[in-house]
Order: sequence, then C-alpha cells, then structure tokens
Amino acid sequence: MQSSPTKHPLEVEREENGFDGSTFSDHLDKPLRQHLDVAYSEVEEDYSAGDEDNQFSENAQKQMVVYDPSANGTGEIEAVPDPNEYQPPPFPRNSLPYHSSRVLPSVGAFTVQCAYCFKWRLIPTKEKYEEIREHILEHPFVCETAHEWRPEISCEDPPDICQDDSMLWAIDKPNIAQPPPGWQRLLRIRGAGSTHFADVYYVAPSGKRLRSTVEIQRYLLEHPEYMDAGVTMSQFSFQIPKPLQENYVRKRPARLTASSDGTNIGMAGLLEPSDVNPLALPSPDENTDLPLDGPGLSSPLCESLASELVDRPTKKQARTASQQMCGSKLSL
DNA sequence: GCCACCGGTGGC
DNA sequence: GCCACCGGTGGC
Repeated sequence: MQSSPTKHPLEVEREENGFDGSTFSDHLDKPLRQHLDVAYSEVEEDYSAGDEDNQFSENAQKQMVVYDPSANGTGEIEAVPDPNEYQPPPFPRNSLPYHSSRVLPSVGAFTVQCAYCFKWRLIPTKEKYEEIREHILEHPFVCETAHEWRPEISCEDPPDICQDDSMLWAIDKPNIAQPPPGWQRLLRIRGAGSTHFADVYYVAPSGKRLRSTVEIQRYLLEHPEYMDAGVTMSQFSFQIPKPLQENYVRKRPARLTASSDGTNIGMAGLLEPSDVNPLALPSPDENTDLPLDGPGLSSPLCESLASELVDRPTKKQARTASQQMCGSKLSL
C-alpha cells in the first residue's frame, strides 16, 4: 500500500422508519506508523480539503466505527461478521428502501484501522468501540487487539470492510471519553444536505436527553447524586465525526457582514453550481466508487468520495433527495 | 403535547 | 470554516 490517504469514512447506510437501517463506518486507508495522534488530527482536517498530501502524513491511523444498533443508538452490533466478507448490515427489519418519510442515516458499524497493516477491523459493539476510541492515541489499535473477540484474527487476514458506496463514511475523533456508567452517548447522523452532519446526545440514566455541555452541567447540578458518584464533565464530549463525503453537509452561505455599501446583501454564495462537488457521481445508482486516483489516493480501500448531493434543489428537497439517494444506494 | 430533528447564528 | 448552543416545529 502506498502512501495513501488517510481517511476515515463513516458510512451511513440509512435508516428506515426513522431508525436504523444505516451503517456507519469510518475507515482509513492510510498507513499509520504509530503515532495516531498526528494522524488523527490530520485526518480530520485535511481530508476535506482534498489534498492528499496532507491527508496522510505519516501516520494516519484510522479508526472506524460502525454500528448498527437496532434501535438507534443502543449499540449492539450483531456478532462480528465473518471477517472475510462483511457486508453492510442489511436493512433492518422492515425496511424497504424508501418507504418512510423519514429516512435518516445512522451508524451502521464501527471499525478501526490496524496501526500495522491498516486494515479495517469491525468492532463488535458500540461500547467496545468507545473503549478503544477513548485510548486510541495512547494505545493504537492493532489486529491483535481484536483477539478479545476474535482470537484468530491477524494482519494476514483480509480487511473486514472496505469502503464502498453503500455507506457513508466519516472520520471519528480520537480519545473521546466513554460515557459514565448508565449514560449513553448517541450519535445521530443527519441527512445529506443538512447544515450539520450529526448531533451527539447524552441520555442520562433517567432517560433525559441532553444536547450540550450546558445542559449536562445544569443537569448534574440538579442531580448531585451523579456528581457524588463521580460523574464529571470530562466524561462528555459533543464532538462529531466528519463525513468523508465532501458535500454531504450543506455549507452555509458566506456570512453577510454588514457590508457598508449594501452590495453584498443578497444571496451571495447561495447555491452556486460551482460548489457542487466536481466528483459528483452521475447518478446514485451508478457505482459511486470513483477511482479517485490522484496522486496519493490509491488505496483500493476506502476511497470513494462520491458526492451524492449533486445539486441542491431547495433545502427540503435537497434533503429528501439526498436521503433517498443514500437509501437507494443501499437498496438497489 | 412531546420530542427528535433541523437550521440559525454567535463566537472563535 | 468550525463548533457550540438552542429555538422552532413537523410528525407522532
């Protein structure tokens, strides 16, 4: 593998009926040497820019997470799939491709890249993934780490998963603390074309959903028992992964600074065709695996950056359309 | 009426 | 440009 890019894709298949159905994985195909930290930050930053050079500097470690909780967020992934041929989780129970008005992507799988061989390894549960992620910088993940649930696995084995167009990949952030016992950290992926890629929520043992550090703080103050039990703010992080797909998130128009002459008022920056990803694929049903072979992007693994949101209709429409595309890919 | 989801926006 | 916060609201 040459130096390839480092990416962490997160794949979202999609969710049906308002929930699962999606897959989410992130992966990297870049080599890591051993410093994850560096790699990681690079991954996050460069990647969207598309410059491969930065993208992988030397170590890009990749970690991916993919899980497909049936109930969104709860995280249990089905048993570790056959290492040799993992396929994105099938649509969950009743899911027909687009039959729901609400089709949101959700995390379908958690994967982490081996620091030695760079192959992606599926992590069996969200909890395990969170555990690995929490210390990924200090303790890089290697195939051997998976012995805990797959005694036989080694760098010699083929990767558990490769990026393909059935899922949306996103790069996760390293070293996010595991939630306190009894709490759950939920990552909700938004539909393509949204102004935000995802949202993180914490669910307190009481079932209360909290969506910001401010809310957590307030909640802890109101419920001192948690603090007495040792719960601290450091156990919460609202950092979200970054989508590999460049135009997944709608960019907001340049802020209109009060321009003195007022010439700026208006919609500068609104939906110009130019901001559509040039790599956009022709159609959703075509193979989105673009051969992005630019100089550094050669890894056969995980490299497609197909943009699904080829053009953006109107907000809502865009959203719907993109969601559908997403869904269609999966379903078709 | 509730709440999951979405989008606006202020601050960096 | 990104992130954090949170108000609004559609869908249940």
